[in-house]
Parts: sequence; structure tokens; C-alpha cells
Amino acid sequence: MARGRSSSGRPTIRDVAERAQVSVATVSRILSGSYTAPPETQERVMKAVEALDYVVNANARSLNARSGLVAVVVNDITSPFFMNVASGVEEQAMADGRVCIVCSTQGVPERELSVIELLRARGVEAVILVGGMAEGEQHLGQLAAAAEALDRAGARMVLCGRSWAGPDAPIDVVESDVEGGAFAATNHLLSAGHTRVAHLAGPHEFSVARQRLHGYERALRAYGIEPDPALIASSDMTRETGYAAARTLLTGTDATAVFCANDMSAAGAVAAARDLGRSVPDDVSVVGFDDIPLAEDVYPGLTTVHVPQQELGRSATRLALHRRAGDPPRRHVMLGSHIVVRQSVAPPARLSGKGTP
Amino acid sequence: MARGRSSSGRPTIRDVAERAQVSVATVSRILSGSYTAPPETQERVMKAVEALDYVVNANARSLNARSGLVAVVVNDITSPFFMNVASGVEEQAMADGRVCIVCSTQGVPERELSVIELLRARGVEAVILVGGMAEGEQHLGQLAAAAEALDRAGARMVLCGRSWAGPDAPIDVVESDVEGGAFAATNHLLSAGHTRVAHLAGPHEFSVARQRLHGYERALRAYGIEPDPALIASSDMTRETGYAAARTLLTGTDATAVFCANDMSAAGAVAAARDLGRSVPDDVSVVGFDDIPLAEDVYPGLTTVHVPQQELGRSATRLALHRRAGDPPRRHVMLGSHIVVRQSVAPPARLSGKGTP
DNA sequence: CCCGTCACTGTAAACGTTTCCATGAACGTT
DNA sequence: AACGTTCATGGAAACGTTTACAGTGACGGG
Repeated sequence: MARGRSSSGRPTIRDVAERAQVSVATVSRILSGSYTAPPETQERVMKAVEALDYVVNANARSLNARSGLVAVVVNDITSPFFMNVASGVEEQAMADGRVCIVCSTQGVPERELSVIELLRARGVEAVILVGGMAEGEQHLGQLAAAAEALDRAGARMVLCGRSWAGPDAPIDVVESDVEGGAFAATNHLLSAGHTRVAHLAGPHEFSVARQRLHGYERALRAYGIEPDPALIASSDMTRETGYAAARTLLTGTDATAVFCANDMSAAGAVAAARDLGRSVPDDVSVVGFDDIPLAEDVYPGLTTVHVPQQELGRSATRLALHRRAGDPPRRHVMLGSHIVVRQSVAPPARLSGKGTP
Repeated sequence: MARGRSSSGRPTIRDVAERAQVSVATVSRILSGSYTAPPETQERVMKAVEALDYVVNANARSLNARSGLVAVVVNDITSPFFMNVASGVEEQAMADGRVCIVCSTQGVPERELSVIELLRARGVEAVILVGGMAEGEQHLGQLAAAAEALDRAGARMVLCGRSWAGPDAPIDVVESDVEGGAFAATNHLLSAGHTRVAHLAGPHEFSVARQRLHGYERALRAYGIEPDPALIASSDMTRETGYAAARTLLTGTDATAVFCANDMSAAGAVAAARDLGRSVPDDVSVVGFDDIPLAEDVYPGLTTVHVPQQELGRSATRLALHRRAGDPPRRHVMLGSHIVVRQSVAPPARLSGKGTP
């Protein structure tokens, strides 16, 4: 039952019109709610729609009207940080009457461009780029070109939780104060009495990783300590590589504290410490970054820098969607971040030994 | 630079044709790679495409050709379990030359239907439904209708990691052996010597939650123990509700072990135990379900039932995409699950006291 | 009684593709 | 020399909508 008149496939607006004994124009008008038809006709059309189980062909519609699509592009669909930001985008998009879809580059930086192109082909109204590691000279150029192309098509692209590595950003950017957060985190360790504070850095090509490194170094210097390259290891911000890097850091150096580039690698560092028979926080203190839900479940609870993930997403979406005539072409939003104290930090063993009577 | 000839918006195929001095048909043919044009023309067209920064309008294309879109629908975009399954879908979809998008119902069960409708409107080729709590009589009926409508449009819908609650499924289903897993998990606790094994169940409307409950009860009975309703609490499988439910379970009963409906609520249970001053596993044993990455980071490492999340997604996608003429209309794939032993289970305190000399 | 207004509806032209069919040229076969 | 084949191309008809424009009656004011 409920088959359309057309030879095959979905019923079309013509089938509905035929069945309801009106013209396609009338059906279109009623369905898009663009005006008030007399209840009698309205009903006839609705009945036909019901009977045929008709849905508009959104692709055909997009030929004339706006698509109503907002897309989030993430590097890895399983990363809690990215997906928390994405859920913020989703929320705001829905509030603005749009539909949100999530696409992934599957960890391949170059794919970022092809995904954007694909979205442009689909006529999305906004592309929110969250995270993303590829920040080479050439890639940035192509990104700028892609943004311009989107612009021409009436769509907006905004960088979210990631900063533009070049001189001035050709697109909107929403980020949190990463360097300030890193400074605060390192400072937290220093003021607990640590002097040998290591940093488990992220990939150097990644601007937010560099910012964390800078914040770390700045905090050390503010304490009169010159950063020691031996205390800086590098991971790609996953649990596994964090584990490995932390392990060498803890065995090869006299570090009593580690500031990690993100919570994921911090979880790896905690596991590494445990496997080496070092207690956290008694033998070694650990601080993370991001404040993903995991941070609360790791034992001991991870002291970390809170990044307002949902708000990052919401804000980026607002920027993309709410554009008024007078707005400056490029906008930049900087959200604050603050430290969340849990149980993974304590004074260094020697000091705490000295400190107690 | 690089502006199209049209008044505004993106350049069209006509602009390209004009610039390359060929017909639109030729351009279309060359771009879709449907035949081999002489290199000279080929080059002219490519140059024009480049110069105008042209991308096809995928919506217009979808009017005639297939869309190449595969969609995953999840309940909550921030759930690790769902997103791991989704990444499996993504992988397989890409392998089959399709593009994968993720949509969320944002925790609102009814929204599932509207999202499916929206996807139908976009002409997707496959809809993979992962998770999803709404399984009322009426909802299932509507789901079946939606599946039929998709079918008519030449698209496939498959249920993934979730079973059809009614008599026989009107659509393809891929699931893991949930009841068997629950049986094994409970059995693991029983054979460690526990007799007061509690169950932190999921919502009863949710078929996979019911299956876990059944497996739990079956294991108890196999040990000659009649399930005690007092030992069964309920959460909605989040960390927070798991925490609350576990807390009442641990204070109000003499349970020495808890089998949790999923790892998330198990993490809550572990936290509750800790906050009550009960050590895991010495005072209380905990077993989870799913084996999400978190299970490894919780302390102590969570003994849990491994569900092949990626494979679930891959398999569902294959089912949707690889359909041959002779295939039965409805298929059902059941993947195995097995227990992963970590550190959250030990013999009950009394027994272990008795057991040692 | 005429005419402007109004509410409702239909016709047809976009929108940007793909693809069927036709055309003409070059070329090897009989 | 007449003829099929192949190749490269163009014209035009779909695909399923939306929407500008035009048309129909009905109605009420002059």
C-alpha cells in the first residue's frame, strides 16, 4: 500500500498534486507553509501526503532555497573533546532551526579540504572546523581559498578550538585562552613546590600544542626557572603515545610533576606512573588539559584546565549563523579557561617530607 | 579573482562550459569521468574548472544520480560507545566509496523518526541506526514504516547494536550477543565466590538493557540462586545516574559485587564505592559492559564484556551496501562478545579471608 | 452595473545537473 | 564508392522543487 504513482522510487510532489486534485504549486505552497490555504484544500493535500508517504526531495529543494545545513568537521569522531565541542554546535544549530551533521577527516589532515569541498557541493550554510592538525603553509593557503569559495556561495566557515597559525586570520575564529590555561596549570605545579616540572607536549605542527608549550615555558621563567629541554617529551595526544612518552620521561629524568598537553595523554601518563610503581600524586603529580569527562573517572581525579567545549561550539555556530549587515568581515572570540583542582597534584615527595614535622 | 560568470553565488557547469568553449554535456561527462575525452579538450575543461574554482552542485547531481551518502544516527554524539560504532560505519562506508555523515537525535527518542525522514529527504543510500532507546509499540511501527519508505526510495536501513523488540524484524539487524555477554559477566562474579551479586540495570524500555538483565538472571539461576529484586537497581546508563543507583545499592544492601549495564554506569559505581570508603575490588567487585576505552583508564581497570564496536558498525554498513539479487529480504548478524578481565573483580572479602590459610 | 480588491489557484520558468539521442567527421571494410 | 564503426560533441529532455506571474471568481464600494 501507499505506493506513489510514479513508475518507481519515491513519490513526487506531482503525485501528491494529482491525488489531491490541485496543482503542484499549491502543494508546494502548503507544504512549505508559505501562506494560508483554505482548510478544505489544506486537508486534501495533507491526506494525499499521508497516503503516499511523501517527503520533499531536499536536494531538489536546495536548488532554489537554502539548505539549512550546518556541518561540523572533526579529525576523529571518537575523541571526547571534539565531540563535546560538536554537541555544542549541534545545540546551537538546532536552536537556530538548522540541521547539524558531523563529518570526519578520519585523522588524515589533507582530507580536511576534500571534506570541505564536499560540503560546499552540498550547499551547507556553515562549516565549523574543530581541531585539525594540518597547519602547514600550503594547507593554510588552501584553507583560506576554501573559505573564500564558501563565502562566494553564501556560506561561512569558522575555526573552533584551534587558532589560525598565520599572521591574520582570513576567517572567523573561536578559541579558548590556551596559553593562559597552560600558564595557570604549570603555575599550579610550581606553587605546590615542584621545581622539576616536565611537559608532555603535543605535536609541534599543531598550534594549540605550541601554545601549551609556550604557556608552560612562560610560567617556568616567571618562577626563575629556565626550561630544560630534557624535561619536554612529545606525544600525539593519544593515550597510547602519552603512555610511552611519560614512561621515558619518568624513568629517564628526575621530574616530579608532568603537565600534559591534554587529558588523554595525561591518562596515559597516570597509567605509566602506576606501571612504574610510582604513586600519583604522592610520587609524581600530573596535570591535564581540556577537562573531558574522563578526567573525573581517572584515578586519582585529574587536575586539569577546563576548556568550555560546548560553549566553544555554540559560540562558533552563532558566529557563523548570526551575521548582520554591519558586522566586521572577520571576527575573533576568545573564551576564558580555568583550572579545575582534583586529586592528581600534591607537593613533591622531598618537600612534603621536609614540610611535615 | 576566480569569479564565476553568473550574477552571484557559485559558478555553474554552464560557466565552465562557456569558458572552455564546449557544451555542458561535455563538461559533465569529463567531470564525472564517464568516458575518455581527447586530452586536449580534457585539459581545456580542467583549466576552466580550476580558474572558476568550480565544484559540482551535489544536490543537483542527486536529482539524477545516486547520492553516495551513508548516515549514522546516534542518540548522543558524546557517547564513546556510539561513536566507536560510528567510526566503524565510517570506515566501511569510505571503503565502499561513500561519504559518511553522523546525525544525532540529541537524546530525544521521538526525534529519531524526524531525523530519518530528513535523511530520506536528502536521498541517503543507507541509514544505520545505532543505539536508540525508543522502543514502544507505536514507535516500532513508525520505524517499520520509515524503513519501508526508505526501501521504496532504494535506500536501506539497518539496526546496529540494538535488537528489534517485536516478533520478527522488518529490517536488517546487526547486534552482539548481549545476553550471552551478561551471562558470562555474572558468571565471572559468581565463580569468584560472590553470592550477593547486584545488577545496575539500564532503562527497561531499552531492549539491550533487558537482555543484560536476562543474562544476569539466567546466570544466577544456573548457580541455583534466585534473583533478588532488592539487588536490582536501575539507571539510564550514564555516569551520574550510575553513581546514584550504585550508592543506594551499596548502602542499602549486602551486595558484594555489581554487574553494571555498561561501562559508563560502572565508572559511576566505582566512584560511588570509593566515596563510600569501599575499596574496589577488595570490598566490592564491579563488572561493566561494552569495553569502551574508558574501561582501561578507570582505576582499578574495569573487568568488562567486550563488544566489538567497530565491527558492529562495519558489518551493519556492509549489510546495507552490499546487497545482491539473491539475498534474503531481511538479514540478521550476531557477533560474539567475550569478557575482558582487568582488576575490578576479586573474591568477596569474607571468602578470601576464609580461603587463605 | 462597472471595476478594483482580494483570496485562491494554476502555468511555466527557473535551479544545475545527467544522459539519451542525434550529428558529423574520420576511418577502415567490402 | 558505398557503407558500417567509432569517436567527439552538442541539443534537449529529464530530475523534483520553488516562485514569479497570471488568471479566476467573488465581493463590495462607487
